[in-house]
Amino acid sequence: MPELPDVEGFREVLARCAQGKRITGVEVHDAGVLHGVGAERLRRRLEGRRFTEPGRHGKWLLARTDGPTVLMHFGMTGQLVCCRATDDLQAHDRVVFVLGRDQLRFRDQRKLQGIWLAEDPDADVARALGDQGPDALSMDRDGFDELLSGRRGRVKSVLTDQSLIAGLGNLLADEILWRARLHPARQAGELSDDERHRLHTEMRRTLRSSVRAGRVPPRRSWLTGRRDDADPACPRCGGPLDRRRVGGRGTVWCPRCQPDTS
DNA sequence: TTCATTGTTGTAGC
DNA sequence: GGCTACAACAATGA
Repeated sequence: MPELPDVEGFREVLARCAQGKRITGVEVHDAGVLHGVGAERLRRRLEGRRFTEPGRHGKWLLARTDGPTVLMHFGMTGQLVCCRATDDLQAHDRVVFVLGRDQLRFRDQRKLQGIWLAEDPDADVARALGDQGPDALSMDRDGFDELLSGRRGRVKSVLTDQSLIAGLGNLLADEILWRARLHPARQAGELSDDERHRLHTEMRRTLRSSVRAGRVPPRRSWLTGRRDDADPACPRCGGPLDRRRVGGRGTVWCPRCQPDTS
């Protein structure tokens, strides 16, 4: 499920596969992923353009061209893949950007999000991303303190609220809280200076490792590597992990390492 | 058939 | 109005 590290990986795929290349065709195999733009207009606006350096904000990918910018959000199951024109079309290849012999494919099983066209690469992008908080990778300690202080909501809800901080999803939030030894239902504003500092440090560490791996790595030494086990055990203390809904989301934590002090 | 999955959106309530 | 919590929705598989 694409979170910041996955989308950063897709950005690299685009940079490697498509940057500098001319768009010779746009094949829309399922217009259901298009938002606010039809297949015909998407094609007309993009054909003949070249992809330039791609950007990312939170979970959004900015596929820039020397004309409009294509905004992509991958929902739960989306991905961006680099193919040869001769590669078989997959069942869930919804939109194909043809670049001569190469192709950039927006592949998505469940069409929960999709593709937007920002005709004006400044104003339209700013409008589309206007409700997004700062990118999680750019959040420094002061900004993080400000984010959490005075908030009554649960710390997990704050971490996954894209309008407050952009890029963290369910898996990352659980992983970061586990590493920082903080219970996900703690009130954000009641964390001590030390706890906030730990959370910020672990957020950066977890993000860095995950970006390197292209995803939140499901290693056995990470919480993520255990959460699908039948009787998951904490990689750190070996105790049984707890699993319950927090803020409406499936949440996994270690009751021993992450005591609920609220 | 129902539930669970995730991120987003709309809304109710404080 | 700002903030918080929660239900609903998208599509699909178990």
